[in-house]
Amino acid sequence: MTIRLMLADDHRMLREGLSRSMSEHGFDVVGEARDGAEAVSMACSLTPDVILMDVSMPEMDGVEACRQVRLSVPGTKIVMLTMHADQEVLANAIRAGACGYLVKDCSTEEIAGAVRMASNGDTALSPQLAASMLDEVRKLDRAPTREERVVTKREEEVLQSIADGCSTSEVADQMYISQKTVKNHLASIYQKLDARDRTQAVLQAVRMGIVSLE
Amino acid sequence: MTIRLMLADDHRMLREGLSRSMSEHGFDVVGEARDGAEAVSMACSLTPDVILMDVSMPEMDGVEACRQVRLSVPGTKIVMLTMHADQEVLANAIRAGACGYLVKDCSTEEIAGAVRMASNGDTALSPQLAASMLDEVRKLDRAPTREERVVTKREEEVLQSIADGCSTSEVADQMYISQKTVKNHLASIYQKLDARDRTQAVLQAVRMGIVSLE
DNA sequence: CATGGATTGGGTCGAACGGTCCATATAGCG
DNA sequence: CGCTATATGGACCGTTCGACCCAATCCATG
Repeated sequence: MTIRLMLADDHRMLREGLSRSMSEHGFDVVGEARDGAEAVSMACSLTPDVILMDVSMPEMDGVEACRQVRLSVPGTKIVMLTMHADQEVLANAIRAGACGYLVKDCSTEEIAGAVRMASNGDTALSPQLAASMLDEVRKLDRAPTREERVVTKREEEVLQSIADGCSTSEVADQMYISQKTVKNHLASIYQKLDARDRTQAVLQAVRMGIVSLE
Repeated sequence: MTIRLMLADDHRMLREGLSRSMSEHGFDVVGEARDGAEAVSMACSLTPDVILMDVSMPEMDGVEACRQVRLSVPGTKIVMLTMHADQEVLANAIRAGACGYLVKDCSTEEIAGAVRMASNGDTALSPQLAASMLDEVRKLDRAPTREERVVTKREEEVLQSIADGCSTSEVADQMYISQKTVKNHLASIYQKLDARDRTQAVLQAVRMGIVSLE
């Protein structure tokens, strides 16, 4: 059974080129939309299997159009097309329910593969975007790697206990020290983390990866 | 210039099959290691451009071997091979410095492409793993996506203000309400979030994605 | 129209918090 | 041998916090 494909892009040349090459790849191109709003209404009446949707379009951008189509025609899978490998846009497209994300300079074979995968419920990503996502993962990992111990071991224990829900007296009991010592540690922490109360101190500690959120 | 490729896998059949098909794709297969430890020492002496490394190997697993090779031979790029699309292993491989991650049932063309990309410093991901990563993104997004508003809009504002470092009176000034109302909102929040003070409430709110950490 | 939630506000009171003084002891470092 | 950081503790005090009462308004839902 041939896959019923719909295109949504504001560039006529790109639409025609895509239409031709996708037809050659065995897809049934059932419709072409010129902007996001048209894409949504056309998707409702045509109920294609897959839509190839440009991110940037007049009237309504591709991400919002994707969201609306997903609500109106849940069975239709959407593969987003974009000019640049933008991590932020990618994340938004995923939130909007996109089943694939390709940069426009990829080959027609890649596009065809992504459409087939989308129709199977799988997800396809351009290598450029995969790399972009990996960079994000790496960045997120870099931060907590630093061994610059800003707070002492004992202060860290106090912070973690408070983050775990202990009051001053409970921290004291748990660490076998007096409440005063806990307060002293806290006062030291406030200076070091530029916090004025335990709430800010714990939040800052979480941001810095000093304590964990359970 | 041909790319000098090294293989590391504990299955002879897979090594020989890979070696043959990679040679046919124009790579120069300079070495084959049977376990992680051998891979590290062999990488040091051969300094290949790219290593195709299995994740699961005796002596030393591929992720650890990857880490060590990256330390000893920084110029060598590593593409990981795995049987299953495991998000956790993927994350560890990225941390270890892998430049690609493929599941073993992908085509030799894909492997060849990944090796070429790795040698260029790019990153390649199996579609299955891209999908796995996207699932993670979606999962992370799902939580805050729910419209089960546990705290009211106003309560959320109070929480965010406190997370931003405001005291009760500052929140009151900022929201143009009395301190008492702020306290009332907080009391309501404590019940809903099962917290006994603002520290716990804000932490819980962060966990639930209700407030952001700046 | 009644019910209930959301938002606003008040008062009281004991407990907790944060800051300021202070002291002691034990390391580690030049 | 001092100097500094860390860890421990005490006393005091003003501020803040959270719990427990209360009530008025608005608004949506039934």
